[in-house]
Amino acid sequence: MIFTIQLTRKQQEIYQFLLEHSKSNASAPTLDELCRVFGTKSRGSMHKHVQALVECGLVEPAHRKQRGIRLVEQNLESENQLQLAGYIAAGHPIEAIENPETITVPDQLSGQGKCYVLQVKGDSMIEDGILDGDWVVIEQRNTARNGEIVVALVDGRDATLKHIEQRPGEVILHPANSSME
Amino acid sequence: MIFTIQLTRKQQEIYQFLLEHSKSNASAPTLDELCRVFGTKSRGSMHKHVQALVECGLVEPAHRKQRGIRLVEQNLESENQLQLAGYIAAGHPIEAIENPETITVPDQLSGQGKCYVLQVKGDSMIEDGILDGDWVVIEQRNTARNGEIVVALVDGRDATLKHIEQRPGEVILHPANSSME
DNA sequence: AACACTTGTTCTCTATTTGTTCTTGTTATA
DNA sequence: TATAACAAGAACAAATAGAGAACAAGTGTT
Repeated sequence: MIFTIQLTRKQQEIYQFLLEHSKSNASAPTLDELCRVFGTKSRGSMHKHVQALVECGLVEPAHRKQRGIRLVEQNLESENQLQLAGYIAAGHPIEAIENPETITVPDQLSGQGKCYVLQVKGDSMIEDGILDGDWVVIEQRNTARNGEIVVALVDGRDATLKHIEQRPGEVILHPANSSME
Repeated sequence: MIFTIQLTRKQQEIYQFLLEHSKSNASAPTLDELCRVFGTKSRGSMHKHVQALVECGLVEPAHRKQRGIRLVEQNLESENQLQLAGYIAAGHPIEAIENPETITVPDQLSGQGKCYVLQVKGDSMIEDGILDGDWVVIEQRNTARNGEIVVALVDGRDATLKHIEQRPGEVILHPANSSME
């Protein structure tokens, strides 16, 4: 875990506990419950620690609301951690992964827009150096230049990596045998 | 690791420990904890050692902050920030780069030992999906299994990526025309 | 609505831990 | 002998943690 702002040891412990707690429990713990867990007798002291987490942006401020200790949604993807979104194979729809892992990719590979990672199944792009099992970084864009490799969705279902060739009025995908708009 | 400033033995030991510690622990150790680890009884003595590391730029100065022994950025690179060490092309020596950049690679790609990154020039390995301009992650090892791709140094100078085939008494590199011990 | 109860908030006061700066002494080495 | 590395410990300052009181706001019960 990477803390941009430095937490004290106690604050880290509490934050860790909150992370674990949120997985198994629906509602957040009260300050008294936190005190019981950590063996502290003073509610005020515990409040000060939680408040520090709020100021670090790790916990949402819960004004007066009871059981209001809510964790902030972390998007670690912001740097260059990309989601391994699924598998792509020639002629098959993109197969999404139930529990997306994240993969750290070189800075040089993350493009301007939103990126995600697909794992290639099959050897349909072997002549371009894309082998079975390779990870491909996909950048979400609305336009493509001729010769670029794009994720081609045929009938919105079947997906492959194709070279794109745009001519006036039509789009040709190589080495595929179909066209799309 | 290259120390521009000479560290004493004790300082190196402490630095090594800090490196290991940072991998497994979220927060830095206190001076007292360091004392316990190294069997020292005086906090002041330990402080002087850590201070020496700060002056070498290996540890960030942590003014008064408790648990403030934070390693300097370069240590984070040891995880999966690899050095882009140079270029490799069939039949040419490895071309080292004057100012090595670092590249963040997926965790899955960093092996056990020391790894570094070379950029491929030429198409000599195109049949294995390694194209011109590709980055290859090299793991430094003493042994290789048959079929693995290794960096082959011929006469200690020319370097290429080859498949290795080990037979009793000799080593055959494909698709090269040379052998090495 | 009235009430008791829980929970979050704010405050002051105190204790403990930790980093820092000293001085002093010991040991090894050139 | 002179120097450097290292250790020990005292003394201090700041950071951190805890206790407890008092209050305010929510929650539930009757």
